[in-house]
Amino acid sequence: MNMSSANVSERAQQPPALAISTVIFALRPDSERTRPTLWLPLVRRTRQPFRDLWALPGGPLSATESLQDAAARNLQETTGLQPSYLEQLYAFGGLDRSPSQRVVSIVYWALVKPDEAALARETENVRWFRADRLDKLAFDHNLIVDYGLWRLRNKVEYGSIAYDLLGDRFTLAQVREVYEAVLGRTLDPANFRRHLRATPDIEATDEYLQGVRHRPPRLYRYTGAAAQRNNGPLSQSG
Amino acid sequence: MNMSSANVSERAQQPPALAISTVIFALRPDSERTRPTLWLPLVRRTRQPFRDLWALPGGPLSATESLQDAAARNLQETTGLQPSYLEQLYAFGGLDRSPSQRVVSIVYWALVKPDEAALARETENVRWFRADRLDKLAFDHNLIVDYGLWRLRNKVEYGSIAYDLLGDRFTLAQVREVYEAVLGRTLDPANFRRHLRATPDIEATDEYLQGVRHRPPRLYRYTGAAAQRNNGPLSQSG
DNA sequence: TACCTTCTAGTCATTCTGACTATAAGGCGG
DNA sequence: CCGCCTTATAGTCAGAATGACTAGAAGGTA
Repeated sequence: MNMSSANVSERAQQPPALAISTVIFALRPDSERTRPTLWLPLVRRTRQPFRDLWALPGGPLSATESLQDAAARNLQETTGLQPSYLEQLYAFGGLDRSPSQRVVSIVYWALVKPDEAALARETENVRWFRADRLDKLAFDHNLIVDYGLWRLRNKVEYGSIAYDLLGDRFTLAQVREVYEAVLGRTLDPANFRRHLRATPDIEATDEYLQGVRHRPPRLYRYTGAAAQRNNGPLSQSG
Repeated sequence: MNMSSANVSERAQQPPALAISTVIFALRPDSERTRPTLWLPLVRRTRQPFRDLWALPGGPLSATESLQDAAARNLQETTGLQPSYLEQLYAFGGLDRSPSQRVVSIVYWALVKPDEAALARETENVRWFRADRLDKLAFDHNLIVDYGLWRLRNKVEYGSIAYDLLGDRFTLAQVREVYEAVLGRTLDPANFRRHLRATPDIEATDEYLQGVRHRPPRLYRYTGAAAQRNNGPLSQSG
């Protein structure tokens, strides 16, 4: 159904369309920098409006899926990713988000671990971008990504969300790199270590990371229950 | 359009309906207690489903309003209230929220000051209830209110939101009562006072509250810019 | 072997926090 | 008017948390 020729009065008659989109963050090595940085996958639009601009993965809400299921499926179909964290971000419903029909987008945000992110398929129309260096995206998607970054920063300061961006064994310096990439500033290694050692759910293993050109760091494991984290009002009605 | 007789297969054909609801919190004196407690207005359903049960104020999304405008208008129409704080809470879109048609509700939450709350019209079908003592509500509205309370607790611990539940002059003890009502526990008066005195944007006036049966407390004023608070991704697309 | 890196433990001063004591300043009952 | 009640308000003190910093450990590399 092509609505792109609807004029203003027709538009006021139509009910708003419902769509689901996702902002997907992953930590990736950056060729320009020695530290990993935050990246997200975008899809190139092949139709008007905003043809050839990059946009968040998304699609319509199918009638038989919950909002979260729709987000997970859509994300899987377009990028092949299975996130370790998925939570509702915000519902965007401004009048002029789309030039043709009015669209209300319920946006989710996801975190994927490095091994998953490495497997993600990249095609002509799906590509990864650095989250802090985006050009003009389709619709209001720049605003949405910025809000996702803000939420990520807020959540990382609190809780255990950093471990959804890491593999199952990691050094304390890698955790610090997650914080530094997300918060955009450096942290004192000694103080950060003291802080992590004081928190529960981070267990030292007896393994060490090999192949580094300095003293090998100990590997740790996150033992907190991922299911117990707050994902909004649970799955009952989300 | 009456969809209540739609069967399962018909239902899968229809696009989900979009609705806007609001959870409205205000501080009210409680006849059973010496301290004020949190209340919210509910409306009685006059139609199926859930006829005669109480529900959050809400309605369909009109085609020419932003989500936030729709929430504000709806809230004004049903309760007569003009909130000092209004923010998106969550989008609820589970499959079985409504027994007839599938409904996706974008829910806002609001805070109103005591003088506003006192003016609110109460009718046969609009009544205030204590937020922590609700019976079974229509749809999944108990879940929504609980999530609203959770968000309120989180926000009050941080920021300046408590002053949206107070008048423009207040004693430090009144601020403490807001925190105690929201958090559900008592706080040490002296320590709480020290904390407030250390925060900016709370200015002592040279007035004192009269007519109390003990030493008259000094009145304070909140000088923080309400507009600068975080209300989600601003008004551009919300 | 000398030197580089990062890892890791620890010190020290400052700030923050919770529990607590004490005085101030009103109203109220006698 | 006086003693007693309540809450307001200031201050103390010990322990926890935080930020800046020092120093040795343990690998690789020239």
